[in-house]
Amino acid sequence: MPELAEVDLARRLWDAGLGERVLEVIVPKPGARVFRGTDVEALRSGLTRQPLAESEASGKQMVFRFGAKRDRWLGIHLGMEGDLRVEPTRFEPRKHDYLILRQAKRALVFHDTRLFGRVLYHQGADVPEWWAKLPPSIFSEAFTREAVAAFLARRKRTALKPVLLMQERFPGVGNWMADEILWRARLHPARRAGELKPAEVARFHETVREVCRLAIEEIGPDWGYPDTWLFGHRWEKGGACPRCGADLDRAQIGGRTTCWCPRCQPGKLRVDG
DNA sequence: TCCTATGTTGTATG
DNA sequence: ACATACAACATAGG
Repeated sequence: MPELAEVDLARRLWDAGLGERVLEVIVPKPGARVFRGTDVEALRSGLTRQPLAESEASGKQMVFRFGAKRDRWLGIHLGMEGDLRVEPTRFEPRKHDYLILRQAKRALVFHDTRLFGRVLYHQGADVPEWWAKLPPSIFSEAFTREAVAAFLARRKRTALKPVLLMQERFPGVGNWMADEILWRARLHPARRAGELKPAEVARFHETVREVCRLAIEEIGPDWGYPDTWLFGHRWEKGGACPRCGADLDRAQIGGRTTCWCPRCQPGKLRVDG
């Protein structure tokens, strides 16, 4: 379920364990899909008795560094329905709990029903490749209007919606944030990336940044947002645009359910699905 | 039973 | 090599 803001919220939840040593690493199912490509035995022995030193999130990817030398890197991607939570140090694991870091005062838990998430591990002073080669953040100086314009030009025949889901340029943006961005920028999700006028490109670029910033600022502990956002109306049966009151439209665009306001976001044939 | 779900990746085709 | 489209992954809930 998680996108940029939910990922960072999950990371900060685990920060409750900063400075505390891991007494025990519990992996109920070492062969689970979330560990694909990962040496679970190295993870288990590498984190045991080591303190959690720091954490960081980048887009939808998180890293937790352990040890006095911070040389043990635990990478977590929450996939579609992954979640982090904190439990008492002794607790009964739930069905889809795949990684439990037991500390003296609490347990840090990674849970994932659909197994689309991922757990990575690296030991060494060098930055692991999966963390080093992440794309530049939407908040970084590299995220310029020119860079976005060039990206749109290269993907000129692709609809705006799937373009926004491309993590190499919009890391952290997912299905609901993409819809929120296009709704606020008043751009129809099925429009081709290459057909935007310069003013629209500028608006698109600014809105990506704005929605990412607001998402982090305004997210509640329950992953909720104000009713003035499109967010909560995407999943309603009918649903009305919180800005103009028109009935919202929905269709599969780029293989994902997309929601938009036909009055606020005109300019394209009415797609119906 | 069938459809849906806040994601990524591998594969096929142009 | 690059751009584009889509099935596949796994599970639960309506």
